[in-house]
Amino acid sequence: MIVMRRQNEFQRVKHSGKSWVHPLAVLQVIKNSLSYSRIGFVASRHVGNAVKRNRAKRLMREAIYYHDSNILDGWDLLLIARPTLGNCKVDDVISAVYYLLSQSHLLIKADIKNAR
RNA sequence: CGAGCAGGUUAGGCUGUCGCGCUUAGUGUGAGGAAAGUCCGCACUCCAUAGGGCACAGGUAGUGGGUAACACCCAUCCGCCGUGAGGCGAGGACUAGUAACACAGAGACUAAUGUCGACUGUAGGUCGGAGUGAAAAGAGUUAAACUCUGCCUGGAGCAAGCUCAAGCAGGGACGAUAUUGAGGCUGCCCGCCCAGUCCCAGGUAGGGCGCGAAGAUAUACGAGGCAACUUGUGUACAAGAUAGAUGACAGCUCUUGACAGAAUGCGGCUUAUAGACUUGCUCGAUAG
RNA sequence: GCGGGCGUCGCCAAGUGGUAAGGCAUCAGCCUUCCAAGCUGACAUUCGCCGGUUCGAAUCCGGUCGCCCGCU
Repeated sequence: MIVMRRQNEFQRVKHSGKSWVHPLAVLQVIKNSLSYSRIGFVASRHVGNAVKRNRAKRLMREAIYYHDSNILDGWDLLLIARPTLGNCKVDDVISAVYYLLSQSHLLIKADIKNAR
């Protein structure tokens, strides 16, 4: 899973991607023309100060790496933190990311029972 | 013992597994006292500038010292607050000029002659008081009012700046006796244009440098100084990312962990901050 | 990382040292059979917060909090 770095890649997903919502985070997705998927993490100032924003990004990165091998290729993902995410445990974030991925049908083999 | 004043220290630790940045590749190293706010002062870089002074504009303000510099620090005088230890203070000049002085008050700065008393002796003339008010005729009060005086200051900021450089467009040379282009104006020659070949600078996307081991560094001892600080000797000091690295889980332990995350680097100030530990001093009570 | 601006009633806002205008909204009354419109009245203990200067501060000065804009 490659991390997105360019401003225009973020703008593309943000502007024209489809989105799914969870109390802890928002997932936006759009198809790219590549043979692999890319991920970007966003933690705006609404999440909190710099410590909380860094922590939110770390937790989301941890959760995405946990599901890495189970995500379809050829998509650009944008994971946006919401203010409550800064106070959560990593297990909560993993299950939240799993819920979002299953809702957007990006999982190779879905297991709906574990969602939420 | 109680209440308080002024400081200082610490900022969880250890083990295992997984994971991340840098890397000299070794199982080396890897956020703070404020990394924050960006309020001051520098270094550094580019732009401007022959040199100097004045003016304008901005800053600053007891006095003396420290410092690379400062609005910071130290000492000290004065004023105010506190029983006190202590705390706070933009604290130069209204004998240069201008302006303002609400309400109250007779009168607020080219003043008025209202009131009480005294003197003079009939001019509201002189002196003193009461009352109003922050201030009452006095060289009035106010400069965190304009201003004056002394001192300081060119502007912008690492998104500074330097450098490499796709693509697109541009400039120069060649473009022939000739098949390489049987290109166009044009049927032929010249000329021009285009294609093509070679070269050129500027420079977008993007990359690299700037950017880190060592310097106005920290600390121990000696010397100088009331002190801030200076100086000599010894010792210590390896974050360097660029969607931006320090985390997750488990266990043990203590004092149960707050505020909070480096982004060119330093010196200050200000603000946020859990739980502790500790030094000096003051006031009160009690006991000797 | 850097530069600039703004906070006044529920909303829009005027006020640049001396009693905090005005409009919309709200409430009460009048008018009307009732509603709307109209008329009259009410509506700022703290001018984001803390401190300083001053006799006196929304206003001047310093600090702080929040919001907005600009520069890759």
